[in-house]
Amino acid sequence: MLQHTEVAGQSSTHGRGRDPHFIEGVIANLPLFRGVGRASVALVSSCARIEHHRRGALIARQAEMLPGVIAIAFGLAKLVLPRRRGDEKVLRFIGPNESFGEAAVLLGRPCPVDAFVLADSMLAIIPAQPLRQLQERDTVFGNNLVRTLAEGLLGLVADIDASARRSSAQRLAAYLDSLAEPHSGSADCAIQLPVTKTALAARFGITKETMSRLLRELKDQRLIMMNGRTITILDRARLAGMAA
Amino acid sequence: MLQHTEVAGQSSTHGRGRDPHFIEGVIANLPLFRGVGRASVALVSSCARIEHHRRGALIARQAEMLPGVIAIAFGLAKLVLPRRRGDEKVLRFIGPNESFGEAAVLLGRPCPVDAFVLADSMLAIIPAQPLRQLQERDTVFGNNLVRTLAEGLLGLVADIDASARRSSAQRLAAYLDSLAEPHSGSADCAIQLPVTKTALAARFGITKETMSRLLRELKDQRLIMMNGRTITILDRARLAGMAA
DNA sequence: CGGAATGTTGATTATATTCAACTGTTGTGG
DNA sequence: CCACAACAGTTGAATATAATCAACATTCCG
Repeated sequence: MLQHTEVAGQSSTHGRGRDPHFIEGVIANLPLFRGVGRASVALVSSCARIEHHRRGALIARQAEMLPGVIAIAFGLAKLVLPRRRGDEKVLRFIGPNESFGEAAVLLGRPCPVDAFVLADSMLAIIPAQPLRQLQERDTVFGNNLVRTLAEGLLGLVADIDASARRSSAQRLAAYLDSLAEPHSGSADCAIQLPVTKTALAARFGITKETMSRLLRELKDQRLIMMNGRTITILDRARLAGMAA
Repeated sequence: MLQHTEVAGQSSTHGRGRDPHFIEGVIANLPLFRGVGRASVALVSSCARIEHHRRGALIARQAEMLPGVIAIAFGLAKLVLPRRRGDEKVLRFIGPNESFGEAAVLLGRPCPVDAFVLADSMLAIIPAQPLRQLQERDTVFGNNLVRTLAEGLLGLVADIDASARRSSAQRLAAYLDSLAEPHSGSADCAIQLPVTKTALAARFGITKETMSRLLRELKDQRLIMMNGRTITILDRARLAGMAA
């Protein structure tokens, strides 16, 4: 992991950080605000702020209060739970136009996870108060909020289901197959892992050593080829088959 | 496990099953409807129905559509995820005045879990349509819905955190300590497990054999005494200590 | 280039599952 | 009320799975 122990202060709000139009654009793009009127978006945006963070920065700490819902304009973040020893379990990766913290912020509860930025990123911080207002006044936003929370819940259950039902080898095979999804053909295809193998391992709830061994297993069986973060799927049918 | 493979049909709606006042009473007691006006409760209740189920009955099946949000008037149910082999992981127990299925019902998604009744129970089935209506028209209900979903989400994260952070022995110790919570004194106290040890094991994500061994360990260390489902805590401080 | 971060590999160990046999408990129908 | 069957719990031995420890190789950036 990258070296950080303190929550990073917001770096200088350079560029268009204070441009209200810019913040509105970021916020209007969030699924939470899909279909929400410009006036509502403007109201929320006027309370929000932009932060830039360097790769590795800690942007939220478990058990501390969040300053608001955090949305990613660009970059990449991970939500992690600390484990015994020094390592961690990744709950979710958060990419552009995604957000997190809705549940904790709306309930006024402390953040249940640590959040790190995996690449230089721009975030929008949306405080609780205008969100609570909108929730009551704007039906569309209320719907979006319910949908976001419900999807989060079903997503977590699906995760738990996957790890209860399938071995880590099977989950890895299923994941690689899902990355190949866009390539509709059954021909060999090269895919790029979106994050480091170590981070992926943490996402599957295993160690980087175990992940390394599982990948080697697939390589030895001629199911994949590996070159750094690029993986070539050689036998997609058999890979999907072992995901069972 | 009890022997059932089909979703149980509703048993005869005997007693006060069709009494509208009765259904309203059940529904008004749910956290989801706390503070919601009588008119709204009556509207939803008029679409709801009551079902009685015998111990062991399957009341919802994974991947099938739910007929609505399911609330327990009395009795006890468990939400489970099937695992490899025949056994299962318990996500949650649902007691009187609790409900489940909000996320799947509101999103129109299939039920993510199997649900069984652990004791003879009375359920209320609340279909999606009036819930969606209320969500948009009734601010209090909307708030309750958001709160319920958000709490469910944080609860799941807390669960995942617990199993990532602590060994099953530690979780068990913490759980026993939490059952003793009401008895404020540090004196020995006898507590009753709310469900079978097998079901508790599944709740902790371990097998009944492992649970049995963990409890024996605690017994051998003179931390507890055991008599069926009654457990006497002999050294609460040390028990809490090992929960770390 | 140099140093941090990332990834690999082998040996060992921890933790819990699986399998199997057995005992105890409970609820039900005869 | 008893006998029986289904369920619940216990225990031991063998096994599976992945974590941990330690050392090293590789890649990525500044």
